[in-house]
Amino acid sequence: MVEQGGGASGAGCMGCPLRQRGEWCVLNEEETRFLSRHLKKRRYRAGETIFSAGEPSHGVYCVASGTAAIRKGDAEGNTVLLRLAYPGDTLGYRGLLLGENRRYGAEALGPSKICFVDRAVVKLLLERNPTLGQQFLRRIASDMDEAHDHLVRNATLSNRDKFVHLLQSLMNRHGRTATDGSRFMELPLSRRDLASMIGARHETLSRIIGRLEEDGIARFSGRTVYVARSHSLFNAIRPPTLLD
Amino acid sequence: MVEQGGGASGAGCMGCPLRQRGEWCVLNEEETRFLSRHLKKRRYRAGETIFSAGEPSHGVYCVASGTAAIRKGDAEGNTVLLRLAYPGDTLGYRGLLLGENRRYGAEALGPSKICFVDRAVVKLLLERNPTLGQQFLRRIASDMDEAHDHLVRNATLSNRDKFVHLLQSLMNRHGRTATDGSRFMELPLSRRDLASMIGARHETLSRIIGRLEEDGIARFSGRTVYVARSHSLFNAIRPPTLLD
DNA sequence: CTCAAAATTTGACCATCGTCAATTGATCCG
DNA sequence: CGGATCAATTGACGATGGTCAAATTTTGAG
Repeated sequence: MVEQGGGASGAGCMGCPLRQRGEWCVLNEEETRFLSRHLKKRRYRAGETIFSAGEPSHGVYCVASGTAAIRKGDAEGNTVLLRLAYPGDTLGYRGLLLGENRRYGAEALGPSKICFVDRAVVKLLLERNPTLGQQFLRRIASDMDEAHDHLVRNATLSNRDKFVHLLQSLMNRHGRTATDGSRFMELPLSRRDLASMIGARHETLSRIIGRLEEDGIARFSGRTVYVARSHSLFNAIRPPTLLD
Repeated sequence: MVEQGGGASGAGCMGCPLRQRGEWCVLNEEETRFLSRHLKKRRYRAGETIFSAGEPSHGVYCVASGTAAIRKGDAEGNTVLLRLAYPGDTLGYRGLLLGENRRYGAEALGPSKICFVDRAVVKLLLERNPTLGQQFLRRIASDMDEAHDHLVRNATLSNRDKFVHLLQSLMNRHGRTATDGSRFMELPLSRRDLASMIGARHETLSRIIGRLEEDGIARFSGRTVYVARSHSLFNAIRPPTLLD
């Protein structure tokens, strides 16, 4: 199951999306080869756990293909889906930096390939190439921004508007354009998970979806979502008390 | 208004709380002197703005004394108080790292002394002492954890429980113990700001406060809060549907 | 393909929250 | 001191969201 470096493409990290998008893009050819030799690439099936909250952090994970979900729970056993990770994203750097156990879990949402980089390898590369550290800094800083935006949205928007916003960002990632110019996508998440992302119960989300269909904002069929025009999702954020 | 290094204590950064608590604690004596010479210390009055969203990031700010509030708004003009900063905390590193304009504003909540460190100075120190970079990494990672915990709480708790949690953390910072063992504190925030921290309207917060008083959880008088025992706040998180 | 388990939807009902509006209380200048 | 302004509280009411329960659909194992 575990491949050493090579990967299915046969070119190791050289052909990996991480090479372009992730923080590793600052590595030179030699360093990339080193990374290539020492990472462990592994296939995950849908729903498979990548790592779990509470366990020690031995390294970081990089999404090569597929989608991963970051889950975090509180003391009462409630669980929340914090965010999704896509190819090029690096997971689990926090535990590594702080030397703490993982505070959240990650799982593959669909068939995915994910690389594991041992902390020793990260450390070596960080020493050889200080730019890598800067990349990580930038990455975390940008994650912070995202988290803060998330906090503000959660504090100010209604569940409906939060869901519309979630649909927008999912559409950006997963959306395709049909021949008639309308947009559609295959949702990577169950309703329960969608609900947990906006901090609502799944029953509430069902009703929100119903209302969106009534209002002609979007059409839902299983995990497929259709939107008339991508704009209509934007407009949907302020639909009430506009026409009276 | 602006002092160079020396500061009121006359010992520069040597006697500054940042020396113990902040990320700057890894600097040696020479580096600290350098920092001391090149930072600008400034007094702020209650309510004064430290920096505002949208303006360019020229450096970082360090709280030497007092309390600062981090405010962030969304497109609709809603404003949220994200968190408070205390002596030893460093503000505004994100804009610096990403080279972006400030995404949030900071203001002094009471009379405060806050030091400004120009980006050039930070850069120099980072080059001289790589440990400083690691400190910043740890700091951001820890801020991320806090933000994620915040997100989970907001998604799972009721406004009442969020407020109780907020009171707990404020009590940890601002609380004093009376002779009879009870705890009390002077709230550093207006009701409006307290409400914005839990994502509720101030009218709702008024009613939550009323309920907490009815239930004997806490007593509010202006900005002073009394709690019977510090435990009772903890117990308050799950008060309903326990006795029936 | 079939059946059981899980996910989703729907209904009924109640608690909470937001909004509007009016009142009271506090603060700040002049 | 007085008046103006802002903060905080309270009431009324409608909208939203949570809970419990049942019905329906989808999914997955065999």
